[in-house]
Amino acid sequence: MIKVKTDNFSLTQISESGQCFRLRQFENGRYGLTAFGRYLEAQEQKEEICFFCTREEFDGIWKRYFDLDRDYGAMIGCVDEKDNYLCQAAAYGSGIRILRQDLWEMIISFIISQQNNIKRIRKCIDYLCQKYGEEKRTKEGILYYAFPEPEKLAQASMEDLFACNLGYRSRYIQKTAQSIVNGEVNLKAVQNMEYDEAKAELLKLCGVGEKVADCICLFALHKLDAFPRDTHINKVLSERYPKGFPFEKYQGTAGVLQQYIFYYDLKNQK
DNA sequence: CATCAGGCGAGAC
DNA sequence: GTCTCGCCTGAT
Repeated sequence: MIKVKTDNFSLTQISESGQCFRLRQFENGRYGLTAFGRYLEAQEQKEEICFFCTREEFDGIWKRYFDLDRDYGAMIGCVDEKDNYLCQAAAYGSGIRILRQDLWEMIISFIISQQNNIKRIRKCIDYLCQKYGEEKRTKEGILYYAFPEPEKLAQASMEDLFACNLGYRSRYIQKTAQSIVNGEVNLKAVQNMEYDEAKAELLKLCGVGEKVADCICLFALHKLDAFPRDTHINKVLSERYPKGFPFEKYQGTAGVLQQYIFYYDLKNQK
């Protein structure tokens, strides 16, 4: 077990912010997470977080996954103090971090996310993992499922994908999986690209448009300049920033601010 | 019962 | 290039 003192870290907020669909809270308050074929449990305490894993696993995987070396307080501190709304949003969601998640998993997850709500997105991904992902167990015997490989989804029939309640996204998922398997888009190459180049490459995939491509760039490739524009963000931008959002002030952090705005709006809507 | 949820592709122009 | 329209499904 690893205990870490962390400022600006809230599993609750990370989970609710809807960037990761495989982090969930149990009734006892603990969190369970599946990522990169592994399973991790964690628990929030007063001023620290407990990660139930070895030091090697923490240093080798989860520290990077949760972006623990970055100073989010400093980014919040850079928000223009005259921008009342943004200050409030950043303070409200100050425990959110931009995770470094698996590229392939984010592609499929955010294709599923379109015209969909977080609850159902989770359900769809769970179905996919149970049906097409490798069944695994921790050494304590906890059962979990890895995210399905591209080959598995490329071979899936349309009928079976529809059975996962993916709806019209079934076709997008099948086509995208096939594009990866047949080499039309090379994910290893995308991993090493700059933001603009990576985004252009992702846009070749069926079911990936502007918004989904930016989500993938932000949550998998960690391009903090990516600023996904969804219905929430567009609403806020037109209401609060009619003359345009001041991107020039926030180079290298805009994506983080997007998450604060999204989360603030999501939790305080109506 | 209508409307909406972190959009997108296809077709028209 | 820009615009419109239809789309699976479950929740409210």
